[in-house]
Amino acid sequence: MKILIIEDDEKIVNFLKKGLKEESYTVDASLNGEEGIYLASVNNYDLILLDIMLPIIDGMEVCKRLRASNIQIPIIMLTAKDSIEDKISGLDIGANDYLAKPFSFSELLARIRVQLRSKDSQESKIKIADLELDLLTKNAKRGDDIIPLTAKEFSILEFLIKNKNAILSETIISSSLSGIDDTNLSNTINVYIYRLRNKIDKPYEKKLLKTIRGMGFKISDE
Amino acid sequence: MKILIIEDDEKIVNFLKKGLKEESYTVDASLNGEEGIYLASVNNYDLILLDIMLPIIDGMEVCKRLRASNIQIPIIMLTAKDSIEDKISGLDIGANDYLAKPFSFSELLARIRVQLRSKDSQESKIKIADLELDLLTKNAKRGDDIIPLTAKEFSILEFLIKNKNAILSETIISSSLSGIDDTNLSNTINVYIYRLRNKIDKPYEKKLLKTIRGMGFKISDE
DNA sequence: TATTTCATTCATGACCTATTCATAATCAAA
DNA sequence: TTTGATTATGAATAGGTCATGAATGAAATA
Repeated sequence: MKILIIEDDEKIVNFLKKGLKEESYTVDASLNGEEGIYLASVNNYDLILLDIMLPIIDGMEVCKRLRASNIQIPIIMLTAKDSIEDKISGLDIGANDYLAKPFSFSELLARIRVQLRSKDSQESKIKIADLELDLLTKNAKRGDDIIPLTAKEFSILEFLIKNKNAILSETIISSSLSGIDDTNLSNTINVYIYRLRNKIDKPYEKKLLKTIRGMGFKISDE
Repeated sequence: MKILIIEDDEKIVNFLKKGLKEESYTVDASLNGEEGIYLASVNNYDLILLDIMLPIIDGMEVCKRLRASNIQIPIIMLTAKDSIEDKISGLDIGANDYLAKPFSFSELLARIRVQLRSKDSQESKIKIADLELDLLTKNAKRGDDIIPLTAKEFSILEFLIKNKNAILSETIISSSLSGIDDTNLSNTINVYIYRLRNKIDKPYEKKLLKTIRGMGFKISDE
């Protein structure tokens, strides 16, 4: 789960970063609204923590602009003032929740979980055709057969299915796993595709995992 | 879309080349600033990825000189340091965006797309008559028939359709796909036109791909 | 008809992906 | 901590598809 913090007070940013990382969230932070909007549109965050008092573009405006550009990520507003008006106008323009400073970290966590819950539970199982992954138990099934996968095999298959029908290059796949640019020039992904095929496609009539020469791989039902 | 990488770390260059090619960008690379400036002024790139830390002439200087010689291609700076000063001075001298290493490949892709948005016909599907290309899934369809195309066939057809009704010479077509202008003396484009015709025109009543003798080819609905 | 330009065919080699394997890293159990 | 088993990784090689350019045939133009 990736969280974006938009907040100009570096102390608070560091505090939040540390705490959230300990809860194993991935955290990015931006010190101003403009960059925040940019990051939010360029990356796929699961939640935004947004301070209302920001220099240049304030939090309300950031929120408005994000919603205007059709970014529907949950937003939790943070503010020094605990005024009803602020709260209402914040929620009016599309924020999902509101938290007045000073707040306890555990309260923030609780609210974050509320916002992420729908997302989490929604996606506990993903499938393509008769191939199903249970993200909680880490089980893979095709039809009635349980298919044992290693952790990495599972991750790659999860990524493929979450992006079904899209062509995913080796580079994209490998950087989706390790995040940061490990300059992967080996054929690791190739090997995994091969192994996955042996497990999820080879014993079955319908092949799901396709190669698109020169571009990458995709999983699809057609 | 043609991208120039100016970066002295060969590992990163190779990583970027591979990843960007998979996304069907055309990629040239230069290991030093001087050559980079030369390539940028001699070829028509759509975007430059520019490392700040370069031997002899550093990235800032490269950027300055390019802007000074009135080259207005979008430039994305890459740097090891994530310092605000670098960022500001980079943007000051005319860079369009800034990315600190290590970065995730998909973030780089997203930023490239932002810079190319105006140029790139944003649309994910392009069409002429009943022939349609889906630029995301890389599928080609005429009417209800799915037409399998190789990567290069697809690129050429994409170029033709994006410039429909325009007469495109072999040289124009071939330099739209290949990087450093290799003066194409062979009849490669001819061969591709022939193959494309077999796939997209031959089985159908209405012919879309026309030859204009002495000038080139065009795709049109008339 | 001669000449130029384009269409078509084809062989070759380059490039990309699949597959196998050996080794390294990681993990679990003793 | 050691041992053994499992998994991850990268190199090597095999196999196949595609890109390329040459050669030839057909059509248009002068």
